[in-house]
Amino acid sequence: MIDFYQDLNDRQLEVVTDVDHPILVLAGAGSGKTRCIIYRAAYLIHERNIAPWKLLIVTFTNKAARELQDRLESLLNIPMRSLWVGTFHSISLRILRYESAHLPYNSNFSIYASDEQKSVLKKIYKEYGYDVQKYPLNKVLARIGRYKNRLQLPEDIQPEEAAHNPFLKGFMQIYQRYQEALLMNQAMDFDDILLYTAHLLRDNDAVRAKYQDIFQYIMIDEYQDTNKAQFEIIHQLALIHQRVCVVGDDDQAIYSFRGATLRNILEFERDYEAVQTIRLEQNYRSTTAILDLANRVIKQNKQRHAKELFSELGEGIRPALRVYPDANVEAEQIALNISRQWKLGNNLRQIAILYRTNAQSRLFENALMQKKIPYSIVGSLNFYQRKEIKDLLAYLYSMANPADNESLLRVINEPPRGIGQTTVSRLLGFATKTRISLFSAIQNLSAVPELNSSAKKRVGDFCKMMEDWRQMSTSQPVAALVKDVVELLGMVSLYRKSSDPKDITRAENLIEFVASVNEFAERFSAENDRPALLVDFLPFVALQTDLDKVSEESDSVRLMTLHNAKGLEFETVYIAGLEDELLPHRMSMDTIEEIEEERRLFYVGITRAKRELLLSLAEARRLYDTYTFTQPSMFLDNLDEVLDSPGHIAAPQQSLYRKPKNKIRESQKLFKIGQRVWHKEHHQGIVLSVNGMGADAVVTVSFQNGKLIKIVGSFLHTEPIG
DNA sequence: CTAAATTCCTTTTTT
DNA sequence: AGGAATTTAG
Repeated sequence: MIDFYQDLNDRQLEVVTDVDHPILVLAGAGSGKTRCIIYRAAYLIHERNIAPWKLLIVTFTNKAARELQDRLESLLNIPMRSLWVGTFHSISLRILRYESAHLPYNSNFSIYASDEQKSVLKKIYKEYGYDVQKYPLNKVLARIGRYKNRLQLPEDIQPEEAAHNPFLKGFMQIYQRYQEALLMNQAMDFDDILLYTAHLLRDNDAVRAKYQDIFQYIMIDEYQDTNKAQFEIIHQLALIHQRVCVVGDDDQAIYSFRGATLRNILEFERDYEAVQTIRLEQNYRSTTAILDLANRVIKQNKQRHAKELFSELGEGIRPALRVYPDANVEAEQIALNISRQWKLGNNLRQIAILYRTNAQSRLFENALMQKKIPYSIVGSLNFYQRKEIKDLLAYLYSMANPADNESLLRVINEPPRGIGQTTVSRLLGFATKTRISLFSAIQNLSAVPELNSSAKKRVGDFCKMMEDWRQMSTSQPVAALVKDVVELLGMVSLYRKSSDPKDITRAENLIEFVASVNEFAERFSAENDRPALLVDFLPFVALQTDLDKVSEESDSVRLMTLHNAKGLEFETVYIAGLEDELLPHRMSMDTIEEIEEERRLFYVGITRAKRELLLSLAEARRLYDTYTFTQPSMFLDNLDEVLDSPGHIAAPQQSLYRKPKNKIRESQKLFKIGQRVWHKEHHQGIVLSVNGMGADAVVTVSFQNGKLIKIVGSFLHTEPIG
């Protein structure tokens, strides 16, 4: 059986056995926090006779959840299907589907990811005439996300806030309309899942009591990366019994862009009563040489609790820094290095290449491919975001949720079936006017005027097809349904016929998707003793990410962003692109907070390595269409003592290349070339050139009265005067 | 209505 | 540069 004393150190043992109080575990990288969570669960079930379904364990990814469940199963040697393990999103979604009666949603609502969010916004802009320039989609969505992560719906925001801020006023309107549109579509975005769950638990006494009773023991991993909505969910659940154990490391907080706030970990002792705080500082993963570097790096951060990791695994190999003339060379050399390791018999699965941005993966893919080294990309452009997969999913969503216009619009003419723009906009116009869903509109074609008979015929055929499938989806297993859809639409064969290699990949992706549906269906029916229907499958698939997909077994080099590396470990780790403006990223260099978060990202990367760590940078790198010369990352300063071959670092700084001037991007400029502007005296004019980014920019304007004037931007107006 | 042509638009990180 | 979105031609 399990030997808790044998397998755990004293501190860990305390985490595992002190189950009746709120516990805060400050666990450094590699200190065995996952082990603590697993053993704590095992302890509760095995030693305290707590039923598995009374436990709630929140992990950061679905993959981590599955692994945790597997490890627990093999540890206790009993099936753990009734255990609530999952991400905040998956657990919340489960609750929301179940409690939909208390929401303005029905249980088969759709989930909209960023593409659909944008599409919804665009329709709103069009209908109400908002200017995309003034309200850039990404900005607006990011802002909406921020509000939601703070649990603020449009109605929760005080009108005074927006009173003197026209932008905010417009934004609030858009936000409101966006929420209305989502509701019309019976769709939630990712942030809604958390927000509605938090609201439900906070405001509905019966629901709260019910889940408080279910979740007697709560554990949360990666607590440093939780946001306010997530905090509230847990806080409501743990309010009475306070048996909550959170595990985190403030040095590894890397998700503030998602609304995560360190407040949760810093204030935990105030949020709960008689909190026991336990620190885990012994690292069981890395050699001392690697930890020296890690400690040295993170020490530069001002906003942190001082702590120092130590290890008993011996000194080990010093991390090295390599400087390459160019990003291609960097990739080639790393590939070459890996191929040597491979020939020596090293396991590729234990080698990872980490980078800041997804775009960097391409270089490594090419280099590895050339050397015939197997690799897998973890995360990256999501499998589930590919066009062919989204199309298929849109069919499925559309069947399950007739209110979901976005999904229906996506598939109504995909593959092309003669239902073009005109027809669609007429149908949509009718639906909007009569306030029914698009699907209802195509079901009542006779009521739609101005559609010619051939269009009606085509739409009618499509409608019939969808209705048949909807029928089928309620009775037939999802595996059979998906197979039928793919076959009837001829999706695979269509792509296969194409000569474009991309289409061939698409065909393969579809086949892979069908296989994954089968896999899901098998597992589901084994666990639930009935076949999986569409409604069982959709919530599952909505939250799947590529991250959850890479098979453990395949012997391949792992490529991933630093964000995706969280929680993982490898014998050998390469961290590439250690350049200013890449790490730290140019978009996150404005404030100390941002820089420190970027540094934590570097720290997370470093601490993934067990034995060997290879840092590298390129002196030049192609960015989109231009070649730029780089500077070594500021994070490399003062690391000479702990790095191998420190002398190299000076070279690029003195090389003949000067750091290029910070190029101002068009989007940051208030004035753009070709833009119409107005001036008190000279009236209307056109911008010919701009120097600078704000209202202080020096702008050359050709005025209608024939004058060509260089002028400071603050004298110009962007809209007609008077 | 479809397909080609052109513009445009992105360029951080993700559940 | 590359792909998506939109416009234009057939």
